Amino acid sequence: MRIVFMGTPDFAVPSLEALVARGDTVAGVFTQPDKPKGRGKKLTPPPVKVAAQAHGIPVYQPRRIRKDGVEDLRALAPDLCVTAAFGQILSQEILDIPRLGTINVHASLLPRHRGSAPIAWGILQGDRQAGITTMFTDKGIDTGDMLLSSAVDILPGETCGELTERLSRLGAQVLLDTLAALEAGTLTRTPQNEADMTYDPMLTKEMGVLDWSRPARELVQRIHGLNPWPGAVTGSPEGILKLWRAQAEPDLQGRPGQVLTASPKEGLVIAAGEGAVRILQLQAPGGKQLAAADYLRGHPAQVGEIWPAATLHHPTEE
RNA sequence: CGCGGGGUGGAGCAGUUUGGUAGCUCGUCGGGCUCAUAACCCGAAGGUCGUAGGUUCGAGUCCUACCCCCGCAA
Repeated sequence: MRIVFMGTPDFAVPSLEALVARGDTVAGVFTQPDKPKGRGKKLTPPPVKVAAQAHGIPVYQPRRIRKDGVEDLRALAPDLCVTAAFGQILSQEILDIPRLGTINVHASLLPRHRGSAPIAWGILQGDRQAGITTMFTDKGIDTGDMLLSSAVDILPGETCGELTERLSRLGAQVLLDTLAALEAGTLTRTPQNEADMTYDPMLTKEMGVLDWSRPARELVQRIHGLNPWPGAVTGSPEGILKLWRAQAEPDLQGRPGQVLTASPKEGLVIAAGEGAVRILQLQAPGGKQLAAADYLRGHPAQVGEIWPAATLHHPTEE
């Protein structure tokens, strides 16, 4: 088939690679424009662009595909469009171009977790399972008819980054199955049950500010769900700490935010509203991620002190 | 040239402002105590202080260039 692929982050790369490996003609790849990233504001290409170029596939990076990508897409004359975490909304005009339609690889078990951060939200809400659903894209956001899906258990302590990596590979597999079924004529469309749908907003840094009066379980979900971005933070005598991994201690109790233990041997445990949170991995300002025991060797914390909520800086709006 | 923090024995840090023989909490090794221990006591090993150059009688500390790591920003 003659396919145009649209995707942006690492999650989308295995799906693109799968198309190439399958032998389809990937006529072109649409991805987000290079953006200034990292220190020094270096212009950085999105992962999908790097992968596409490695295969010699023409890359298109319109700021708004709906406005200035239509002609390019039409000229590519695709039989099918495949999208995976593209990051732009497709207009009906765009959707009408490919003869067979547009198939999206979405990282949730639809109709739950529509939106741009389905994996993080699954962890944030304590879901037992995550998964991949392929669907025909329609004009709404993740509202199209479902095709195939595959579920996996969310592992204890698994971070959003780790789960994303697993699901990106699963996504490629489900995509392959979907295309095979499409070609065999055995693909069936299942409308989403609107009563069961959830739409989740984008992640924000504010979501990372831990409120120690919340239950420990919820705080741990937040720490893992927001890892690696935007990260969960707390105040401390040493400044704002990013918490990367933690574990709930249901049997410990104290005043919310209170340091219950703080030694390399006993670990670092902070009391929550319900239970307590054992911090396993964290990051001090300017430092790298450390195991809690390593952190405590150089940054002694006082048992009994109360850690406040972090206060985020608000630099500039754009 | 977007802003800022940092590179010190195996780990995490202090010391840099006011240059003058390298320190803390752990870990490791040896010994001791103990029914026993990740506990406690005694002792020891281990560092070209990111790299190169400069200033100085003397540089972890001052100057210059470079490398690497991290946060903000997305």
